[in-house]
Amino acid sequence: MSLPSSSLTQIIEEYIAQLLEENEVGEVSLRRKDLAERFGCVPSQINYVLRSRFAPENGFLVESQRGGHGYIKVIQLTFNNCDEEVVHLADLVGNAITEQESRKLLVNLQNRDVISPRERLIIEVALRSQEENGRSIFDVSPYRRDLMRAELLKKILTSLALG
Amino acid sequence: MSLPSSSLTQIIEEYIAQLLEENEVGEVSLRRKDLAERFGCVPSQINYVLRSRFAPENGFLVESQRGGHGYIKVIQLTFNNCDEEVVHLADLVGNAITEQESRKLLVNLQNRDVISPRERLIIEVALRSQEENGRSIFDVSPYRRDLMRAELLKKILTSLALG
DNA sequence: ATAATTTTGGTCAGTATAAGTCAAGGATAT
DNA sequence: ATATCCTTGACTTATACTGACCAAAATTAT
Repeated sequence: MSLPSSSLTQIIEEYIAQLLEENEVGEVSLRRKDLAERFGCVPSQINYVLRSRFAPENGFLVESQRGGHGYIKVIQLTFNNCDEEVVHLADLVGNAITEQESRKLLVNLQNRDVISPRERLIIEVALRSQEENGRSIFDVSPYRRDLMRAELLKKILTSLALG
Repeated sequence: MSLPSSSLTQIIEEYIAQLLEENEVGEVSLRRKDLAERFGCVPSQINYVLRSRFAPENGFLVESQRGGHGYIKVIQLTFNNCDEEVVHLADLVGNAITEQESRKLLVNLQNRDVISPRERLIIEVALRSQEENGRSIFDVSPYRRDLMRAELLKKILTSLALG
């Protein structure tokens, strides 16, 4: 209902997004200090924008270097074989998913060449690591572990879907 | 707004990299003084480039000799077994690793085609997810988060090596 | 032969620059 | 009201580059 609120963060986000569009390559290099000056804010505001808007979960990679000739590079990954199918699958994951179900899902995705064997391996290791930590270090209940597994899986799948 | 200018270091790096490409052997001999003259800098700048860009963790070896007819030889390591290298890199991760360090490592691995952009993205999502959970749900101390990050990263890299 | 000299490269500490982190407080939405 | 999102600034860390001084290998002089 409310009119589009334009926070600084949003404005900077749109600016960077536009730069990305203009650059054919899908990546753009920035100077944190210059950006901050342009938008009249402290430099760390830029970090906030990057962390909250150009996160890997959203299909972006950020590289940077400090010191002399420092820079921040924002890369938008685009995958040609990315389908809305993947988004659908993220829906399939739902709120909670068991280890068994997730494994079945990943096998399925690999069989349909949506993800590569290596990618599946990485995902399984990540899920399993979270499961182990939740179980033996943080004493998370089984159901809550299913919730967390769903969260992580969705993050990964949507990151691959965006582009 | 000025775009990041490329540093002297980067220019010299590219020059050496090109020499390496031209030489089929994967190695090239240089004169420190000549290089410094060519790029209008002090000789020790060359050492800086070698240390920061052609280090062993980047897959290079550097040999040199002082005195008359002295030289600097840059050798590009070629792993006949790419997996072997990934194991080596798991060692590089060490016991603890910061978010910054891990990102740098992943950029490096991708640049060297050890992992693909998609694989890097998945790994970053997984690391970030663990970080977030550790910080805001389980109240894990910063150092312990560095330990956990190293654990997860090593698990993933070694799984890729053994896969 | 040996010592002096010359020709290379190495190291380190200092300076300047630029990005990252964190926590506290303010603004906004629910 | 409260939870989430946004914004700020003090403090920390990383990188680039220079110059003064050090070390080693070859050449030349004695």
